[in-house]
This record gives sequence, C-alpha cells and structure tokens, in this order.
Amino acid sequence: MAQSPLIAQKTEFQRALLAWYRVHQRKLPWRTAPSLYKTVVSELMLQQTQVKTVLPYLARWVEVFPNFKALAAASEEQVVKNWEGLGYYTRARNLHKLAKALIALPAIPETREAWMELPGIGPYTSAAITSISFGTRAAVVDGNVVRILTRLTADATPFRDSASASKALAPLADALLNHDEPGDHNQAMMELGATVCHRNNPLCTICPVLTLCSAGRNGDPESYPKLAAKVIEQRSVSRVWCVQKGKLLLHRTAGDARRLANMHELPAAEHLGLDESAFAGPDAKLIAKKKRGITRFAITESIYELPASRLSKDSLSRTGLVWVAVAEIDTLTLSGPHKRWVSELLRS
DNA sequence: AACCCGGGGCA
DNA sequence: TGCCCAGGGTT
Repeated sequence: MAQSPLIAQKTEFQRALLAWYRVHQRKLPWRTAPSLYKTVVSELMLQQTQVKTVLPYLARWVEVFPNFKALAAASEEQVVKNWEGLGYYTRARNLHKLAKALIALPAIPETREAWMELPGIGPYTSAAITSISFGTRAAVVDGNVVRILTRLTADATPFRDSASASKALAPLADALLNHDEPGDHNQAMMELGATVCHRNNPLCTICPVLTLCSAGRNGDPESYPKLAAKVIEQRSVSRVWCVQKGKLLLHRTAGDARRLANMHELPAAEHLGLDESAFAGPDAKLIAKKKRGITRFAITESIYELPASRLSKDSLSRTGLVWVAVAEIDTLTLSGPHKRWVSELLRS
C-alpha cells in the first residue's frame, strides 16, 4: 500500500475532497448546530440506517431528550418508545446506557479508545464521534468509505462481508486522513459516498477526485467493492390474532431477551404453546400473510384469527402475554412491522 | 471469524 | 425482490 499512487497524491486528494465538501455538503442537523450530544445520537441512529430515515427521529429525540442528562434520567420504556420504528432496538438501550455512563464520569472522554469502551460504540462510531467532536486523528470506515476506497484503487479483493472489507481498508483510510481536519475529512468521505459515489450510477463527471480514481477513469466504478452475495434464509412464523371484549392479545418479550426486549408483537404459536394443528381447525382463519426481512432472514408471518375460547387457560397463563385495550395499543412499543400490521388489521 | 440483531428504503 | 445503509455485540 505504501507504493500506492493514491498515497503519493495524498495531499492533492485531501484538498480536492475538502474543497468540494465545503461547497457541496448537505445541511444536516448535526452540522448546522453541532453538539456532542447530537453527534452521538445521530451516529447511533445512523448505524445501518439511512440519513433520510433518521432525520424525523432525531428531530423528535432532541425535543424529548435535549441532552445526556435528560436522556439518562428517562425511563427505558420512554427511550425505546421514541425509537419505535427505527429497528435494531439494542441501539436505543445502548444509547440510554451510554448517557448514564457518560454523566457518571468525571469528564467527557476525548480519545477513541475511551469511547470504544462505552456501550454501542465500536470502531466506526468511536472514530466518527471523536474526530468530529474533538479533532481526534481517527479515520472512519463505513460503507461509503469502503466503496470510495475500493474504487479509488480499483481494489478487486473479494470481501466476505462489509465487516471484513472495513477492517482490510482501515490502513488505507488512516493513511489518507487529513490530520489538520479529521472530522471534516471523515464527513467529506461519507458525504461523497452518499451524494456522488453512489452504489449504482455514480456521478463521476462531477466527482472532485475523478482524476485520482482508478475505477472512475477505467469506467467501471460500479464493479467495486466486490462483496460476496448474502445468503438469505427463508423462515415462517404463525401468529395469533385474538380479540376479546375490545382487547387484543399481545406478547411482551422479556426485558433481558436478546431480541426485541420489552417490546410487543402479536403472539407467536410458541408463545401460546400451540403447534401447527391449532391453525388447521375450522375456527382458525388466516387473515393475513406478511413478510419482513432482517439481516439474513426473510420471514413470512401467517396471522390466524382465533376465538379466545379456542385458547386454553394454560396457554393464556404463559409469561409475556398481555390483553391490551385497542385504544391503548399506541402507548405500548411494538416492532415496526407489527405496529403497521396491527393498525392495518384493526382498520379492516 | 462467524453469527446474530428479527429494519427499512429504494430501484 | 434484492441489495444496501454513517455497525455493534456475542460466541
């Protein structure tokens, strides 16, 4: 890598990138009126989530929880409720824990290593927060940077996944980092990836570093990075729709569960101790068939309407089951898909 | 290193 | 429908 022509033109690259960023950066809330708090909240929200999706959540979040102290003082229920619909809810719990940890410290840490110790903060987020807020010389490597770096150098290495690509490209990202403006350099890299160096149809004609880009000059930028195709596994789940006396039966996942802790969904067959035969009878009616995807799973959820009389006392006494008045459902936290499906089924 | 997290948007 | 997105945690 030391012999990379790109490294030899490092200064030219940095200047062109930063000059472009000064002019063309989008006005985003964490840039317009920056603060450590907004930077941290936005970075956690932006993990695996696009800018456009984050914007309304961030705006509401800083209204409800204006600073670390307010966030630390909030209940976990309130914190997760305000994350409802963003997905990957562990991020919300981690942000809550982080706020509590931070206000308990004698001083706000300013090193990447110290931030790495905090919940929800890994290699990317620690570099982003410390470079932007404290000028720490740490290069970020996210999906945008992977795309830019592999195109700049026409790096045809086949990567198993984006995590291994990030790790492999970290040295190059570090070597290119502008030590005078690490925060802006990092943001400029990501901004270039988000607005010019698109995955498909990259706008090479307006790219500030086209002359330094191997793939761009070769005319095949779209062929980078070379990532292995993800293997998707099909799964299916049966859910129960049961309304009695104006109340809907829901399942609340345990607070220490690995997935969807303290969140509500329509009860799955297993939550009621039912097997597939329970849905074969004449009083079970398939009322919806829905699909959801997460990471490597494509899940089909079949929702069966079942009369309450069909459920045994033993089934209904299982832990996590709750009867919720239809009017009260909005006060609970549901997973994004179930929030939509329940509201859809209640209307019909 | 591999797997999990059970989201959401977009072409 | 397939693929990507300002990833991190666990084993």
